[in-house]
Amino acid sequence: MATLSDVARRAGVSPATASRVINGSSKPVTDELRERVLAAVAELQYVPNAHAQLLARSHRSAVGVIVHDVSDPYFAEITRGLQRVATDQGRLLMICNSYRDPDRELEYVELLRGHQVAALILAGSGYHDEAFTRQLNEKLAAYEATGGRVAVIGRHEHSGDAVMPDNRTGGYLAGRELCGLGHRAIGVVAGPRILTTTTDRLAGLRQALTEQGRELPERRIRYAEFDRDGGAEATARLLDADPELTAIVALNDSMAIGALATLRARGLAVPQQISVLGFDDMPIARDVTPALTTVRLPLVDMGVRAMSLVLGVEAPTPRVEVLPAELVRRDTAGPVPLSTRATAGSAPRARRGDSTS
Amino acid sequence: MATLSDVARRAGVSPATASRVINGSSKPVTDELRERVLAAVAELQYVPNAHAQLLARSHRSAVGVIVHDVSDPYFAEITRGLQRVATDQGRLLMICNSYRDPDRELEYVELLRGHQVAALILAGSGYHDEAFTRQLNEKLAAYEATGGRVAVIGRHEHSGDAVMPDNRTGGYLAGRELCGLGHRAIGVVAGPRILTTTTDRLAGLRQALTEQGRELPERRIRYAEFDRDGGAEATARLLDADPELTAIVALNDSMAIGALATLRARGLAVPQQISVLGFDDMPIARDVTPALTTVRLPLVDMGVRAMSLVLGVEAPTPRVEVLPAELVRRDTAGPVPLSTRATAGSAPRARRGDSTS
DNA sequence: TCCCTGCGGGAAAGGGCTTTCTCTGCGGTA
DNA sequence: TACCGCAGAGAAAGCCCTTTCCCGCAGGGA
Repeated sequence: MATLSDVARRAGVSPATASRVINGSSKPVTDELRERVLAAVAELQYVPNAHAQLLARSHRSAVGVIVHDVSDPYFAEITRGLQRVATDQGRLLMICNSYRDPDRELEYVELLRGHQVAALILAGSGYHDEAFTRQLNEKLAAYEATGGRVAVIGRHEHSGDAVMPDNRTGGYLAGRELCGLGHRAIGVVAGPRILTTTTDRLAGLRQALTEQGRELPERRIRYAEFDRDGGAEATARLLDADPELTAIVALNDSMAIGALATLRARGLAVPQQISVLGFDDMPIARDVTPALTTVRLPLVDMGVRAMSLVLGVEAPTPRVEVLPAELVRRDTAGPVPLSTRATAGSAPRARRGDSTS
Repeated sequence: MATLSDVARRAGVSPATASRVINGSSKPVTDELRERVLAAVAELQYVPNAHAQLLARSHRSAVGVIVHDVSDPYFAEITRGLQRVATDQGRLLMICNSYRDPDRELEYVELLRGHQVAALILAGSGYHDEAFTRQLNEKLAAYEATGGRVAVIGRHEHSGDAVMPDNRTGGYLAGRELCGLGHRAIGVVAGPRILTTTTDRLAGLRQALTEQGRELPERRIRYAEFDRDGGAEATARLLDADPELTAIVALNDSMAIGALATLRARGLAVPQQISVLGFDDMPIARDVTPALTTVRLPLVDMGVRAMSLVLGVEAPTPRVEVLPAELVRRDTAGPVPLSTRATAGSAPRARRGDSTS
């Protein structure tokens, strides 16, 4: 690879001058020398060594991002938001997939720190795991101590800047909707129980049911991977254990799609025989048939805000932005089937007021 | 940020020794010194500066990847394959999204070269744009001249190693299937015409129709963005111009999903009134309703092979691996409707032999 | 006893770039 | 004419590591 001194030699100037021309430094350089340098660059196909540059320059410009999996639409949307702001400010993003492995998350924090990123964004649910949380916070604190900026998306544990989707209210909205439609036998297809996102959404859901004098026993919850296959499998287990279910809440849309697949395979009509609710409102939700009723989270906006937080001025106290969840009614949730109502021995409640927001 | 000399000073050793301990060098170091260094590392929360390391070390280990968009399932799958091999070999991947912007692709080649990647993989359709192709090849040649390895996925233009999905045969299979089902009025929802993927798939499709004595006039093709909304919109235009269509071939699955949305909105039953064929077989294809009949491409395998090519031994002559397309019959393609057959005034042909492969 | 060998450790030379500092030569002022 | 100031270029000092080279020392063989 050609180096800067190759260019300088070829142009008959010093490396200092060559550098100034190439970087458009503020120091003036004669047009003639400038021409010569530019010509040499072109001839040698010179590209500056980014590592040498980063080493020599003082200021750090890239931003590190740790997500569970960019190809998961949930994170793809968040990342879109992150990118938008980063690109506007001419920042490069380094994105790492942890695949929900806490150890890998820890490693990536180190890795990104080693790469001298100016800021770090952790997106995706935290874990109910004290040892891990402590370790992570130590690492983040060490990073912040050296001037690094940190923001998290959807994690309670970190004490600094955060963007929080209102998962609990989202769960609540889902529960209220289903109650309003008269459902009593509600099953839940949940993500891994170690994730705070799972427990938050579950808590909101449970609260809504409790308020309506219903309950959510553990036997009506199945935990599985937060993806399509996890949803399909959990739904199957749920149905096997409790064929009387009239509604299923999936704790994210991928799982909901898996749930729909299982229901279709078993010949259960949605929403006539059984209702399904998703969570997140990822783009595909409107394109499945029937279109998915779900709880929308402003995913892109979450990314935008987190990046703005981290690239903006530092605040004296941590800022926490809570973004609202919103119920999106489509076609997978309907009133509880008549036959079941009879069986259940109670009339369905009247539909409660609009639960949008 | 703590540096290696900070660690060395604290441990009372030379930077050389500290480096050896930290990197597990082959040179032996007394246990006592090792302990001291490790302790200092922990106390200072030391993380080596990756840029300094890359500068000091000679060998390059990261691999650069340029795709259109990782969050597009097509590329997500390919990337999964790339990652699998890279991770096995302890390589880091730098993934860049060009969003189908040729200039951005050119920039990213420079960027990745500047980051000293050991190899470069370009995935995604090439462009019918000679000026761009020449520029790109020049840049790649310059990179290869300095020892960089290059492989492309799905691009004809590059003269080196390549993994090529058999788009043309895929198009052919789609056409043959539809002919076999008796369709004559076939519309095409195509991606941007500047993409070679579009024209390749179209060419195969056209060949199949021609062989069956049918044709594919330009008026039955609509070009749009290669995504869901593009597919929805192109389908609408197609239907407006030609309401007699009995089948639609979408040139990728995202577009097919958009097509299904438009058809649903217009109350056209799939496949009873109109058939739909997709392309790629991305994971969601089996989860839409009706499940999408499509042409499968071995996406993950494409990634695996490209990465293997680029990390394996250099071949004296360019290697081109062509990966077969395969028809996957699901529920969106059916026989041409009876009423239309009558209108068309000709009996449907007998279904031709199995076209799988 | 002397020399050679080998081991553990440090000094120092890069690696490619940026940037400060220094130097030269010119135009302008007193 | 002498001096000052400044523009434009180069020299050189880092930035933070890795790794080669070298040195001192202890142990073993002759």
